[in-house]
Amino acid sequence: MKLYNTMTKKKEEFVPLEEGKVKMYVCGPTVYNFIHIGNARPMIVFDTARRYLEYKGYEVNFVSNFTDVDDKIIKKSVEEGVPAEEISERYIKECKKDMADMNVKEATTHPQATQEIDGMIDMIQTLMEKGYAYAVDGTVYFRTRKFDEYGKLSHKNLDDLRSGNRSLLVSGEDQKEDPLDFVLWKPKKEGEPYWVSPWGEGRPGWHIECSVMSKKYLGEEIDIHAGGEDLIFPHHENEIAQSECCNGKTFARYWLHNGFLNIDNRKMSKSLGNFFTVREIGEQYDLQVLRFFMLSAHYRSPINFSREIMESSKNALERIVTAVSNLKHLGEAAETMQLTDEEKSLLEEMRSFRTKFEEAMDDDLNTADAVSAIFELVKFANTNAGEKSSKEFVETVKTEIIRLSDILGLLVEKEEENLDGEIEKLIEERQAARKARDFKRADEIRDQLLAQGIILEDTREGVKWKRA
RNA sequence: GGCGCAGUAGCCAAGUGGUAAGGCAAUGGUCUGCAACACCAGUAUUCACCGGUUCAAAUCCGGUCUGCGCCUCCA
Repeated sequence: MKLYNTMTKKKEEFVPLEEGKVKMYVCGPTVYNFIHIGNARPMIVFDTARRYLEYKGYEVNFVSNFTDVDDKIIKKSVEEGVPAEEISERYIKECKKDMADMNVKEATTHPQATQEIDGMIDMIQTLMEKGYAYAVDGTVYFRTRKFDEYGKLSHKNLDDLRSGNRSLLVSGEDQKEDPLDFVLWKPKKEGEPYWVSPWGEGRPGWHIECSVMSKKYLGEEIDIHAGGEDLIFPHHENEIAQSECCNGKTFARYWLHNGFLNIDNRKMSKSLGNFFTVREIGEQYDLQVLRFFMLSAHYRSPINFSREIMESSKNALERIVTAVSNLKHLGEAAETMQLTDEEKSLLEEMRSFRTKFEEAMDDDLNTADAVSAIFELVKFANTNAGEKSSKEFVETVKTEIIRLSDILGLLVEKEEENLDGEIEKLIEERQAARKARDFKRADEIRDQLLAQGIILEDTREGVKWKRA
């Protein structure tokens, strides 16, 4: 399969370091609040990448961190008058709930920055010893210009950065040797969480966390490092500098970055007041709809979020769910078991959808095309499966739809749910009324149930219901 | 100022040289007591605009316009 590598700006054939295994690191959220739908994009996109790699037979060691020491967390803890730890623990829990609701698999390891401070101190010390870092008054800086390859990921050159951005030169910290140097360790301020280090009490800079956690759980050289496109510079650039200077090895071989999620064609941000949390969206929609929406475009393109598109996504996903549900009923009602010759050849034909699906995913995770393959399969199912179909045929087609959807993390099989007796009774009464051609009463009952959020559909296999 | 991305039907969106996938919405038809589901049909002679290369371009090259992002915490 091919993946677009930000480092080379090309789609490259993916070849893991170790055959059959993938070491993958995805930068996770800073846990100072509920995650927003922008945070959800890399989670969903790279979870899908992982699922597909697993489908291809790779054993994926998937690491995604929680940044639990940060200015924003400290700010929130001051506001609420509780320890920073309480804030981060709370939102890690909430984040995990949201991830589960979006059907994002748990990482192999979810490290937390505060649990890895020793490793950070070690790495900083090594960088000091090698001359890549220096300390001034309790702050440790990375000596950016000493790393020749700095800028190779974001394709920037240091002189452009200097001349292009005057504020960088002017801004504050004149104790730095060079304006481009960035912080590895910062001294504590009164009331802030801190750890003891050779440079005094303080806490790590943001970038060092990921370098250390990636190294500890995946090794010095990994296959895939991923995150939002805004992390390319400076975060990932700095990680590369730290890790490669410390370890003397290539840090990551493939750099994957997702595009942004916009609201009304503008970047979602607090200052614009245009952001939604995953939790809020979850109150209005099944989060499967959010997942479907995110997968309906290519992961590197920006996507625009709106209510209209959520409605459209909801209806589209419903089409797949309905098809699976119809196949299920057909399977239960099927009169014959064995495949007919005609069905055998139809199943041969059906393979083409999986082929299309795989070709799409092999081409830099083209989920939009993969989804369209599922829709073509749905159409195939709706057209070819009927009352006369054998049980085996119907089951095979159903399983195929579920299987392909599952690779994308989309759950399309509705869980069995029992209605309460009251409602069952009403449905039976309505059936009796219909039989007696008392359609007025029948419609009355249908409207009554609709008011309770239950939609009835009269199909050849009997009455079906679903939640509105 | 530097770097980069995008502009495909009402909406979303795939498609990087060979004659426009898929979905939503809307329309007509079949099915249905009605509705829903489903199916069928038609729906972009055309891919922001201008010019060029080519037998052939939405796809390549040059230019123009428009929108957006990064360069500072950010998914």
